[in-house]
Amino acid sequence: MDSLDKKILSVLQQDGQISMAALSERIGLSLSACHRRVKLMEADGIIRNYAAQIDRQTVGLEVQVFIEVKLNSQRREDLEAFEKAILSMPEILECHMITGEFDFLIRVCVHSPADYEALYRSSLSAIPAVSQMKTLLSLSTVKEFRGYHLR
Amino acid sequence: MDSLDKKILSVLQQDGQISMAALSERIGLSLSACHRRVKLMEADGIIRNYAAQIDRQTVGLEVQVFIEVKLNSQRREDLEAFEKAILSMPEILECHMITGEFDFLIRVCVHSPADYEALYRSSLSAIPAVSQMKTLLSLSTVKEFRGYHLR
DNA sequence: CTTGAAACTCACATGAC
DNA sequence: GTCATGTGAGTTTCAAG
Repeated sequence: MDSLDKKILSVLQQDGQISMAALSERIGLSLSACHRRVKLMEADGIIRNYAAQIDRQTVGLEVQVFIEVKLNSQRREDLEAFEKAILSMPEILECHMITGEFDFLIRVCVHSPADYEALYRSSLSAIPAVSQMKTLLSLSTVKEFRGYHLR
Repeated sequence: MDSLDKKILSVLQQDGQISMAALSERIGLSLSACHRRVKLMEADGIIRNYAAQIDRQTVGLEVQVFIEVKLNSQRREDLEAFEKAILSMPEILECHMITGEFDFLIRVCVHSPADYEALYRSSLSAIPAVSQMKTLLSLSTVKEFRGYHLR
């Protein structure tokens, strides 16, 4: 992982469909050297995959919510039951175990407030391991994720 | 946006480099029809862009933190000063305005705890508009974002 | 690291149904 | 919406410097 690799990753995070020829030119490397580096980073798992990024609003996912969750206990069975439930809910886009007052932070996208209520009441609150939740409704996005900053 | 478009988007969110031929086969559509739909969704901004997704840990970004931020006021100059500062910090990957006790939720990735302390003390605390912050250190990721669920 | 070449696949545009 | 087709472009690998 030298500075050329980081340059490559920066470009690929912005444009995952750039041709090798164009990429090598932007990096200032020959086509074959550039190709070798990209394939190596793919094989090493540095580049996980390539993905289309879609516009949340245009597909109707108007409501984005962050939820802080506290469990009844840190006992293994509560943790496992919670994580299993989380993994089974497709509206839950991500979930992190965190320090602080709450145990988990999750991100959710749904079509409408009614959908959120349904998820909150029927799915999340129904998990026995959950003792408390706090809803942080996203009002607007100041900064969107556009790839990691590599220095 | 019919169910075929959603199928296409689901596949492209998983594999942004799949060939049109392979995509059309997975969707059950002819190559030209599939190609037409993809190009249309790109033009319409439904597909924003394509991006390589890189592994945070392997590039050394070991520390991921969520930060809740409260401002001194909701006055326009405080909001604008804060948002401008946020946009100028590359370690801040995303920032959402939220409801609740705090005003913003931001996500940060850095190499080390020391880097986080520097960001927290020298950059974030230095924004005059900020009155209070709460750090939620991510201990582990239960579920990673792998694209939106389209139904 | 470089250049150059060969073999192959895919994109893309087209015309026809 | 489907199928067929041809050309140009991009990928991938290899050899040699």
